[in-house]
Amino acid sequence: MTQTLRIATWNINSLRLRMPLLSRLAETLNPDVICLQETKVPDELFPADGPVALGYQHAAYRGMKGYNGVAILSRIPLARLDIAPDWCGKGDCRHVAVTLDVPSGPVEVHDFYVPAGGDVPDPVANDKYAHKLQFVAEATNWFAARPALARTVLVGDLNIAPLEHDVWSHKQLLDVVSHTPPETEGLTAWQATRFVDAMRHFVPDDEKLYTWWSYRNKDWRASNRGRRLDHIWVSPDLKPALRGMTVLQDARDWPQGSDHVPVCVEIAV
DNA sequence: ATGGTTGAGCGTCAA
Repeated sequence: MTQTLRIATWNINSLRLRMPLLSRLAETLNPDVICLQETKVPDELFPADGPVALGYQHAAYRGMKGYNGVAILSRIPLARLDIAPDWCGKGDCRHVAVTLDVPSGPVEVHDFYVPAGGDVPDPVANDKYAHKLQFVAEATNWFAARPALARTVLVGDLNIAPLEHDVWSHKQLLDVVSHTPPETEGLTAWQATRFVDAMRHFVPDDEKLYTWWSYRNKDWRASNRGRRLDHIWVSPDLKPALRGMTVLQDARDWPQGSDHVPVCVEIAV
């Protein structure tokens, strides 16, 4: 009695502005669960009707005014899982977790929005970079301290491109926030606590793979200066259950699109 | 070294 569970993740860069694009994502990939980042909407203004009209009757979200914000929209009943700390003590709405009520048994889902980290890759000169490194370190320690995970999926905009071919030029980006050694080593250590990289399960490490292209490129497709900032990780028991993965690159050309594109994984659970 | 674009919301700040 297994089913194919489709879980998508997308930094939507304002949920209220891009509700029509959420509908397009639902039509195109037909995900059972959609994890969003940068919803930029306080909880009391969360536009719940939109997702419900698209068939996502269950939701868990944590938002604030102007910045950040995460949401998990689901066709499958869920229960909110409030076991994580307030990362870095900032109360800034960067993580929400749920347990999905899948018929074969519960599936745990974590949706993260890791701090972008500003421009200067120096934790002394740049508080945002220091916050980013601290956030990753806290998350690493927290997952490492948990018992071994089962049927768990971690997704989100982690704002770090860990591998050489997760960026358009490894050499040119070594000093650019998102690909500096302290970040890539930190993210690798976090992943190694409990997870398998589900995107790289399908695409070899030596092939370019991106999920984000800057708004500042005139022709993103021609220059193709992308980075893989968005990720899907699964607990090792789900690795044999991975059935497919899609990076919806075409979404970068959707009218008034986000600078990130959706990523979706299919898991037989 | 700089600039390039976008969103929130009305100042600029964050990305």
